Amino acid sequence: MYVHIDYNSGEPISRQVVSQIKWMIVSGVLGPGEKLPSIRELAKQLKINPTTVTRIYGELAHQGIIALRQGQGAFVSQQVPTVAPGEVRRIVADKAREMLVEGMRLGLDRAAIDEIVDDEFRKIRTPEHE
Amino acid sequence: MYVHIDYNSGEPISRQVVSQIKWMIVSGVLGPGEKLPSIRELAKQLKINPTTVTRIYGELAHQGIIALRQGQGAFVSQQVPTVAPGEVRRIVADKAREMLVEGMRLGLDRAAIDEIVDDEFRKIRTPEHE
DNA sequence: CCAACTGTATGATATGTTGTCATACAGTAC
DNA sequence: GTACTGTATGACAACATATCATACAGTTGG
Repeated sequence: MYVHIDYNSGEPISRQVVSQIKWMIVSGVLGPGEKLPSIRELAKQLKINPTTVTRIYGELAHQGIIALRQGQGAFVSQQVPTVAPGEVRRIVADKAREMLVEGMRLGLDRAAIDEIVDDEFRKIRTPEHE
Repeated sequence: MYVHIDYNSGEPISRQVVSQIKWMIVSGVLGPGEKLPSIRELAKQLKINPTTVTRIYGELAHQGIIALRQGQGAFVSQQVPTVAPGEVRRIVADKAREMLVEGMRLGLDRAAIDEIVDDEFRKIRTPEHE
């Protein structure tokens, strides 16, 4: 499992790692039930503190994305976390609005934005992973 | 100009207000050259501190979205801020990826996500504003 | 001119997030 | 039982967020 940290982006390390692990799961790089690196191992690999990885895994577990088993490790969850449909819509709509507003204020039209969305979708769904 | 603050969302006040003002400009609720409430006035209206509004307006001005004129007030910029095309794409792609990953991990398929994007786009482009 | 509005600047304070560091406890597997 | 797992705690530093008070400086209209 390869995670890249950009120390110049201003985005907190923990958020970057959470995002990338989510991406890897959605895109199939990490399959259901698959074992993640242990907290100490990932910490060593990324050269960050184990406490930080603990918070990262805790956040992912809290969202039902991974399961933590003491003595065994961290594993990708088998099922899609159950969230109320209205809640799902609200969450995604918020992110869609953010994207649209930002794109439009920077001069893009709907077609240009759609094209970017398409590109990103293709990156998720293209199994050039592994 | 109506701005709503949700104190329970966990999102910082300043970010909420920045987002909403950007939305209003993109959707045409606020037109180019239009005057925004003064710092003190908006602070009183939202019941937040003038220093916070100063930071909000400063951020919007920094992004070229509004112009601040001492003694006169804050005004919506006339032109689209100039940002390198590659930069624009990167910014929007990041937000698109965030949205797609979040939607897919919550069980939505591409069509369902597209529909939500469509909805949000319609809300921006429907002039039921004012 | 001057009063009343505008944005600008500074310093103090409080709270929460982010990340590090060290240490200890507890469950699992070979 | 040893070596791996996750869990828990407390201390610490740095930064972001938001408030509060005060003062300075430019613009406008009577």
